Amino acid sequence: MAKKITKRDQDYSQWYIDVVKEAKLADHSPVRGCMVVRPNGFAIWENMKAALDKMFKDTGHENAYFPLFIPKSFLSKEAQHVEGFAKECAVVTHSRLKSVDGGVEVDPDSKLDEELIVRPTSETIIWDSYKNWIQSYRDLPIKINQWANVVRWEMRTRLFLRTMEFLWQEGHTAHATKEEAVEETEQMLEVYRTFAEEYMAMPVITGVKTESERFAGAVDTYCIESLMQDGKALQAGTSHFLGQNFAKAFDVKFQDQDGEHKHVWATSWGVSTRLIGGLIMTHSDDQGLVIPPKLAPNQVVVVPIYRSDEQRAEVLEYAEPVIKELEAKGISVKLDDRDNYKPGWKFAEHEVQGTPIRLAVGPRDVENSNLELARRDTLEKNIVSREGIAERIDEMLQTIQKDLFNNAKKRMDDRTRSVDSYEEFKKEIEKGGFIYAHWDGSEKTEQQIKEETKATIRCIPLKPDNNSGECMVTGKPSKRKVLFARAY
RNA sequence: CGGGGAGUGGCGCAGUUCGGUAGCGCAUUCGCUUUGGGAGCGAAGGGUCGCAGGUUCAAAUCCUGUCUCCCCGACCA
Repeated sequence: MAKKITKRDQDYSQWYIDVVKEAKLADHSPVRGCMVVRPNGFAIWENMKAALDKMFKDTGHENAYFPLFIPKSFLSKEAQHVEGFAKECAVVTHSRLKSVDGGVEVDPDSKLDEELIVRPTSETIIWDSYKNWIQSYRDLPIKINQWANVVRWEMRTRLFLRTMEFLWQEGHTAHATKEEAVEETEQMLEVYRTFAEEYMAMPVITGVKTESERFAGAVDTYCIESLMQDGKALQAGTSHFLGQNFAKAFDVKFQDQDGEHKHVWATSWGVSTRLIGGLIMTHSDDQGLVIPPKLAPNQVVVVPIYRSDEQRAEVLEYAEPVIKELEAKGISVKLDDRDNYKPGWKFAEHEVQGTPIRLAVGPRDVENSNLELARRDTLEKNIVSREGIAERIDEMLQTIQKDLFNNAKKRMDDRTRSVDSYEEFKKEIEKGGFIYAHWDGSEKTEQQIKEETKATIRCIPLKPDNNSGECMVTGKPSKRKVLFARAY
């Protein structure tokens, strides 16, 4: 059973790679730092997309699409923004190849007048359009989202968690007032929190980033932070209040009701295929992938068991109305009637791929009006009655979804502590998990803590857990405790 | 980008020390028997050994360069 997967307590990194490989989520590509997302992985992404897209539409957003290439000059318009991304941009310099004895090489005559940057994010190209779309307060707000790929030239990559090219969505909004933009930023953070908790069954802490962790060009970066099984934190989504930085850089003004010309207020927010990495590291076990029912490509798999052709026909005939009943309840079911694999082999495969529920149907079940029902998350297996099977499974899917969240929540809570001294902090951070501690608010102290303990401030929580005190390092006054962890 | 490890049929590996013309397991194809936790037997197909140079009568093996992947570090979603 799942013998190819490294145990988590042996080597967590290797376990993660093994799960991605064995569950057929993604492959390494021949291109450094890039991945091939396989159908099993992409199906999860499609389910994530569908749920998020609906939440975006329900909050008044529209989808659009902007170019992959950004003129180099655009990127230099917002100083902080450039600085943040300059070191990780792919640059297109030429427009064609020419054949050279059997191979090809870059045609030096095709050098571009202005180089193009492969988007690391789209603020600049989008704001260039917004400039043309906005004249009056009546044109606001603009609330657009795009589903796209972006490229960031990373030194070190890991499947899903950090790849050079990744898929994401990026929302970009423009507003007449600061209040409205802040409200939008907070609303989208709340959308992300809801999605993480209700669909991914992944509990998160919401908060605001410190200056050093903030998005380049933002006034405030809000985030959702989650805790993986190995005690490391993962930033799972960000929502930025951009103030008037981009409006000023691109000179985007509108005439307000009072006749005045004013710069517009902006937000941007995004989540990426990194969420799949978070999903894996939140729920999966030594047997392989565990997927919460709401995101599972197939919620139920039906494995028929038989010896002869007659038995096969009999078993499939018995299974068919069961599948119909499940589908009628909106449950996604896959019938695994492949004849070239034995049931045991199929059990193992669906287990490693994380299908939430397995139904096995054999001659004994047909005879007794039963089914064998197995839960992926707990690995429990029971013989249950054919009667009321759809209701039972519907309930079980909801139970699994809830249990996965509760277990993850309990794990996070158990590994979240609060400390008062730096000595205690240094000791506790070694054990992993989230740690609340007082911090004086200075970048210097933050940097010192990072150098000495490898821990970073994940966020200043929106819900502080206690009152003012003294910075654990400098003893200077601190208004509230902030959240530390070692992070991915 | 620094340190360590690895690239050999689709996958996992042996062979490299000491050069001699490539092998094992799984998978695949065909046949028969099987099917309630990764089936058995028999037969068959499949590799210019990451890539490019070099040394040699002869290179998976030695030398040089280069690309990619994994782990650890610095940087980042």
